[in-house]
Amino acid sequence: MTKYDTTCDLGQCSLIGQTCAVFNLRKASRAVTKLYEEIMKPSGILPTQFTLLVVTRAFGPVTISSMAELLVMDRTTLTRNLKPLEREGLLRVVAGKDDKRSREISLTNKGLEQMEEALPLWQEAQCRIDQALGSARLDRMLDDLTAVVSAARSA
Amino acid sequence: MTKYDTTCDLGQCSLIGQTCAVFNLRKASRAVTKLYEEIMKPSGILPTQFTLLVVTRAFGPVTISSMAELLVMDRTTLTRNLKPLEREGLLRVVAGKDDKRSREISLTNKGLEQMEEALPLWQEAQCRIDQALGSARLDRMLDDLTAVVSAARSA
DNA sequence: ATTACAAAAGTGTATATACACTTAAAATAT
DNA sequence: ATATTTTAAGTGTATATACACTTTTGTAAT
Repeated sequence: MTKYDTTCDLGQCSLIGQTCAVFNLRKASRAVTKLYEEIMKPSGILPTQFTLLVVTRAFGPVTISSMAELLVMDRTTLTRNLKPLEREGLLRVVAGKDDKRSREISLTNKGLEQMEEALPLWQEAQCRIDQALGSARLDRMLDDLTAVVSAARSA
Repeated sequence: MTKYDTTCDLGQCSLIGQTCAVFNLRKASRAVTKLYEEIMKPSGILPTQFTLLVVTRAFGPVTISSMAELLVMDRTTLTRNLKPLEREGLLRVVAGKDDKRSREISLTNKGLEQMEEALPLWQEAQCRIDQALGSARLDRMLDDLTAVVSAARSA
């Protein structure tokens, strides 16, 4: 019997919950996203949006395509995810100077303030996971997550 | 300086990409989901949908709420995710006998066939990740993912 | 028995995600 | 210089996700 046997008995089926990489990654994403959303709720932005502000702060001004690559995210997904932040005036997206096809994302003052307001709550969420999981295990998991991204992209 | 310092300088911002649990989990989910979707595409179902078939096979007939709990998923999310599978006739959702409020999910013959068709492709995806990441590291990551779910729910 | 409460599920709305397709602009080939 | 190709981005559509709110039905209190 191979490692992931195609035999379809009940035992095999219930085993998938323990062995399936995509299921377990998505499940963990749901659980952890929920925690971060709860903790960061008072800040008025979602963790996913917070990420976009932080990345823009760190790497901006940056084009949509290059930021999408940075985030390992489909470009069209990023385009859509930018919308609420543009609407709220936290990010600015303007046509590139050199290349008129491209559009450059940059942080507004309001966006910076919003980010600074959310930062301590993000930190609180980080600390809670750190304490509940243990620093060593969290670091190890983050390491493995980075590795699995590379693995999935090269496989 | 505390572990996740609230100081908002550039270094701190770019560090978030390496330390943020929710960002890295979501990023890995995107990358691994993409791989599984590519490999499983010939089967005609998505990995998320495959999961629902497998869980129904293993635990069904089961109510919506209890399956949602099993999957660490919001009940209303599951309700919505069942729709395409019901529409395609892969799952059946009928009112419970005892409790008329509840609705029970069960696999149809077509659903079982669909699952059996997708199973070898799921296996192929598992093997690819297994090989690219290494068995030991994959097992460790799955272990840590289970732990982080508990951590997030108890934190 | 009636009232009050609790539990199961559905709906409205919003964000997150990505593929297929299209449009516009830059780069290259001839 | 024009034609071809490549590249950056947007749109249509579909699934995934979850909160707030509502409806229906079962249970408990009186």
